[in-house]
Amino acid sequence: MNKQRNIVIGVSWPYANNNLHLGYIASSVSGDILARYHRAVGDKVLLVSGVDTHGTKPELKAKAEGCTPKEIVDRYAENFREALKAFHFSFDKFGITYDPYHEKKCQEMFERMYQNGYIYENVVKRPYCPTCGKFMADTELQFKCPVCGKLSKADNCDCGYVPTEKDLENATCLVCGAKTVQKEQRVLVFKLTAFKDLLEEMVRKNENIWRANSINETKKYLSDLRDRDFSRDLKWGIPITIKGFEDKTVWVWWEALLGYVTDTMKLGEEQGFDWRAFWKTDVEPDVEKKIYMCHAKDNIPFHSMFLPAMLAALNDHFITNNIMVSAEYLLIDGEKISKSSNTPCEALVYAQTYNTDSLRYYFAINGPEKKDANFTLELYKTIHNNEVVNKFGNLINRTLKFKGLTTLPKGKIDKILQEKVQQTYKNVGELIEALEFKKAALAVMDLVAETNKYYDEQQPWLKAKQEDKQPFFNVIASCAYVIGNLSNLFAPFMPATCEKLKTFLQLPKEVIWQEIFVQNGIDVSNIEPLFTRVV
RNA sequence: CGCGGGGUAGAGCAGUCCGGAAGCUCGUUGGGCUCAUAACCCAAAGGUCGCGUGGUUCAAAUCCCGCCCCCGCAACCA
Repeated sequence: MNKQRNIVIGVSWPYANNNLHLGYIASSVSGDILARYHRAVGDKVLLVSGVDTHGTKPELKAKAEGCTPKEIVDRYAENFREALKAFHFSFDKFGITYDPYHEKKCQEMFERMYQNGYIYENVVKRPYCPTCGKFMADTELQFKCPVCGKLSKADNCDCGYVPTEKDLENATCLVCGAKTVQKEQRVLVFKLTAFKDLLEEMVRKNENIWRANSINETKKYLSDLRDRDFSRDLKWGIPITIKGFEDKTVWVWWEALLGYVTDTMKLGEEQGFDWRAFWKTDVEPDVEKKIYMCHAKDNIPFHSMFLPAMLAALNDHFITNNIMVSAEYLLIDGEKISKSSNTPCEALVYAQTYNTDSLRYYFAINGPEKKDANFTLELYKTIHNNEVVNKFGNLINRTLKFKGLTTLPKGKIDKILQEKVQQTYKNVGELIEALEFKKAALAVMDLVAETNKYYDEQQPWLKAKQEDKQPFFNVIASCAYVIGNLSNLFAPFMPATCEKLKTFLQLPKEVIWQEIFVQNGIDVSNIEPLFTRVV
């Protein structure tokens, strides 16, 4: 048995700008799989995330709807919580970045980074709107694209061109329509370049652990590393407490990423443990620690560079080695998920219509693990009906609801099946730790297939008619034994189903990552199908 | 000429690092079985591995070169 490890699993914080979409579930379910697995092997696990609330978008939306940014984000936060609950995410903490606790802890950390010399002052030229009386964000500006000639938003032209500082000289303010002027702006900058060596070392160490996208994307940034702005001239954000910059707020990325840490701090206070044992090398130094970061590909540089650099900038024994679990994108019906399109992609809507456990299984075996993955309702239905219901569900029914069977008989467990079960725990555990969730889920389903095959070969329906019932009992007991173990092995992927299964088999609720046995004599007359077919 | 990920049977994907008889699941077709939600088991058919009919090699899905397409990034969207 392994020694107990301290594990932090950070799932990227969804931005409170829209309802949660299915793509978030697809790229985040890996975090919940990791959490449930690590808890099962006996590690101390903190699965943390929360609502990212600050920044330009909620502020603009609030202005458009005539309400406060907080009202906007609260609406979406509610949607997030509901959807994540429906998909059975087992968060230990799901925070929110406007929480005064998060704000205060972030400010303390930023002051320390400033004192350590990693946040410095700079002067840049930015578009300023004389009418609005403030510096405008790119998304609030319109410019004439020199490539396609169209007027477009400064943060993304349809033709793909990225405007330079020069292109924005004659930008128009989208809020009031006035021409902006270039004006010098005092900003705070985070000295990312100070951590080039540290970050390069981290990438080198993880060459065989991270996926290709995070390795190469990070290398790209490191080859031309630049310091990044720290301050923003926005109201809706965490106020900067550094002297001379009190009128500015922190660019959301810097504070949202620290949410993983502030979640842990708060949880430690609530539950009475030392949060530092999860994030720092000098507390519980002999305990093995892992920090997983689960997110989609657009989040890579922030998790692979910003967060470790900030922690290093605190100069306080922080672990600066994230295990990056970077997913690609989920496409729906071959198209990218777009807020404006008609493609229905809201997570909560799917959760209310379909089985969230089989959706999780779908994402595990067919999700955007190493490349963009396509989601179609037809494919989901096929996987639900033909793999989850027919193979897994049917194995349970044909065993436990065998004609005339009312209690689970005592029988000898088949040696080959038992070895297969033991082997599956080992394989699947290794695959999950290697971040190969697709192979892990398939390996469990393979055990199901193996057991269905065993069942067919044994022909228990013939054995049941013999005078000596023992051979029949042996088959049923062997299959029931596998099913009991499937309630552990499938638990990271289909937690609610496995919980129900444990209830049927009168097993302890706790999922453990080792072979278990089902008590003979238990009543099986009331067992119901775990799944219903989807039409 | 920007950078990264990807393009493999009808569908969804492994395999590519480290070259050595094209694999998996579903679907389709045929057979077996009757315990089970018409579920389960066995077998078969189906692919010139995006393109160049490019280069290297005894041998290329895999290495090299060029091109096309999809997704992401491109530093004030997050």
